[in-house]
Amino acid sequence: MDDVVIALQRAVEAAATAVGAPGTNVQVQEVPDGRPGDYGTPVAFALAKALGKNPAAIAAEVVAALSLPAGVAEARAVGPYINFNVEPAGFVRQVALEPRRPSAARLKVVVEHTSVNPNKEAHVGHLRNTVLGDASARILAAVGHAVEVQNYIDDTGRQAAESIFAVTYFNARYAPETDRKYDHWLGELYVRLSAAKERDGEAIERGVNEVMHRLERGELRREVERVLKAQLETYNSLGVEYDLLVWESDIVQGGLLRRGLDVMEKSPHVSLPDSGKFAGALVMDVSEFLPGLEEPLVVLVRSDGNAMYVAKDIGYQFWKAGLFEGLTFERFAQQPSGRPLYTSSQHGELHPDGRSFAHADEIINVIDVRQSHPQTIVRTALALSGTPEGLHAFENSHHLAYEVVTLEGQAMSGRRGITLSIDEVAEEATRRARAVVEEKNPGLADIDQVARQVGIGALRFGMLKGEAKKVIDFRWEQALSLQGDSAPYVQYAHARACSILRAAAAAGIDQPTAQAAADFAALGQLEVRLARVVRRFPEVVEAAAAALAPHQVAQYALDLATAWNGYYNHKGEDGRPDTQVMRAEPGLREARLLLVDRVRATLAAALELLGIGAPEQM
RNA sequence: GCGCCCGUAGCUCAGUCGGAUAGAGCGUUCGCCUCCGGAGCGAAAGGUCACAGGUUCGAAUCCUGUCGGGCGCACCA
Repeated sequence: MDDVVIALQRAVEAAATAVGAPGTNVQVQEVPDGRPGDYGTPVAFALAKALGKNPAAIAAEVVAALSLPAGVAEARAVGPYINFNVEPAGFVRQVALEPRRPSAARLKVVVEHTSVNPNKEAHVGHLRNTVLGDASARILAAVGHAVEVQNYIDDTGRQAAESIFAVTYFNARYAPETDRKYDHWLGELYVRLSAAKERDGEAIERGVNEVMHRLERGELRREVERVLKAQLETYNSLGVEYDLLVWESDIVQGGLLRRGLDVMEKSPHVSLPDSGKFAGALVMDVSEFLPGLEEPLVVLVRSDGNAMYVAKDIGYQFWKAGLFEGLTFERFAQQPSGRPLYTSSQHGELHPDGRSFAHADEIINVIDVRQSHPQTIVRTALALSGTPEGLHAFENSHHLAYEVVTLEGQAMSGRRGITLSIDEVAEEATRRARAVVEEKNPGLADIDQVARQVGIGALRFGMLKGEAKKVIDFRWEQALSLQGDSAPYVQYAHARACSILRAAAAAGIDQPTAQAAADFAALGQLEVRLARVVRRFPEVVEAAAAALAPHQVAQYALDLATAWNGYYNHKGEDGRPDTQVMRAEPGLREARLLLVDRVRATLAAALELLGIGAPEQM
C-alpha cells in the first residue's frame, strides 16, 4: 500500500484537476491538535485565486470531486481547509510494520571535523565542533551517502611548536602513572610557556622557530602523535570516530601544497607583483567572486617564500575533490567500535587495505563561524582555479559554520585560563548521571555503562538541540540536565517502551506471535496520533541531511518522546488509563505492542543519529 | 566603514515549502502512582514573534528600512 500522505496528495491533485485547476501543487500536512482530522491541506486557498471563488466553496467542491485512496476513511471541508481522517487499522499497521526509509542518495561525502590543534586538551568549544560533525556524518550516512570523516592535524603550526618546545624548555618529563592525561599535562606547559615569554621572550622565540622547522620536516611526528592520541581518547569516549587523519606536514611533503599552487598559478586571477605592497608575494584576486572587498588581493605565498595557511588548505580541498593524488596512507589505530582509523603518512600506500580516500562529490567542513572569511576565500579559490573540477568542487563544498561556546558569557581562552575541558565536563556529566541512576534504579547491572550513556548523551544533546548558528553559553545545570528537553528524557521514553516489550517477552509474545494475533481494527484515534509522529521520521532525516541540521533530528526525538509519553499516560473520561498495552485484551494488546516496538526502534534510531546511546534500562 | 549572523514567554530555545488557536523546557502555582518505569503526565499563569513599512486571501516565516547584540575584514591560523 502506498504511503497515505503521498496517496492523498495524488488524490487531491486529481480532484483539483476535476474542478478545473490541473497541475496544482498540493501540500498535505498534519492537522493541528484540536481540529478535526488527521491530515489536511490548505490547497483551496491557492485554487480560490485560480478559479475566482471563495476558498470554503472550493474546499467543498474538491471534497465532492475526491475519490478517497485506500486507507483514508473520510474527507471533509473544515472552512477553507480540507481535512482527512485515516483508517486507524491500516494506518497504524503500516507505520508499525512497514517503516518508510529515507530516499537513497549515493554520493561520496567527505566531512572534516574536529581538527583541533595537537598541543593541549580539547575544550567544550571543540566539543561542539566534534559532536556537530559526528551527528552530521551519521545523518548523511543514514540517507545513503558514503561518508568519509577526516580530521585535519595541524602539526606544523605555532601552537604545536610551542607545546613541544615547552617540554624541553622546562625540562619536563611525563610520568604516566602520576601525571594527568598527557594532553592536559602538555597544555599546562603550553600555558606556562606563554607566561614565561615575558621574561625570556627571545630565547623562547628562537626555540619555537627551530621546533617549527623540525615539525615541517616531519621530524617530531612521535611527539605530536602522543598528544593526538590523548585527544582521540577523549573523542572516542564520546562515541566519535574518524576514517582518516590528514597531517598538514604530509600535505606539504606529499606535494598537495605544490600541486595546488601549480593549478592556481595558471589562473588569470593569480599573480606575482614585482612592486607595491605585495611585491614578491603570490597573490590571488578574489574580486570577481567576492565583490566589494576593501582588499581584493589575498596572499597565498609570502614574499619570504612561506606558504600561507590558506594555500595549504586550497591544496587540501583540491585533493579532497579528487583533482590530484599526493597522499599515501597507513593504518593508525583500531577504534572502539572496530572501525579502523587511517592516517596520511610519508611511507604509506595509496590504497591501504584496498581503501580509497577523498574523491568527494560533496565536501563539508565543520568549522566555527569566525573562520567564515578564510573559508570563503579557500572556497573561492576552487572556482578561480579555472578548472572544471575546481568549479565543481566550489559548487559542492559547504562550510558548516557553528557559533562559539562561551563560558558565562566570556569567550574561551586558554591563555587567560577561561576554559573547560571536554574530559572534565564528561566526567562530571557521568558522575551526575550515575548518582541519579543509583537513586532511581539501584539494582541495575551495567550501571557504569548506563551512567556514561546518560551523562554523555545529555552533554551531546545539549550541543545539538539548537541551531548551529546560535551561541551556546555553557552552564553546568543546563548542559548536564537530566530532565526536560534533554537526551535522558528521550532515553527514558525509550527505556519505558523497552520495559513493556520485556513484559511482553516474558509473557511469551514475540514479534511473529504479535503480528499473527494483532487486531489493528481495535485501535483508535490515540494510536493514530502517536503513529503520525512516528511516520514523520524518514522525512525529518532527509530534511536534516539536506540542511546539514542535526538539531532537526534532536527536536524530532523530543517530539516523539513527548507523543509517546502522552500516549502512555493517557486517561479516559473515567480517569482510568486507557492506553495500557499488556493489560489490554488480546488482539488489541498485540497491535499496541507492535506500535510500541516501532516507537522504541524509532527513538533508538533518532538517538543513534545523534551519537547517543539508548539504554534498555536506566 | 564594509560583510555575515542573531533578536519569539522572566530565562534557554523549537517553529522545512508563507497556512488553522505561535509551541517546548527551566522557573512559579495546582493536580495525577490500589494504573505495563513519576527521569513521567495533565492543567494554570506568562507573547504588540525588536520596531516601522511593504508584498499576499493569509507573514514569526518573504522584501525594504531602522534600532539593539555578536562575529569577521593580516605577507597569523
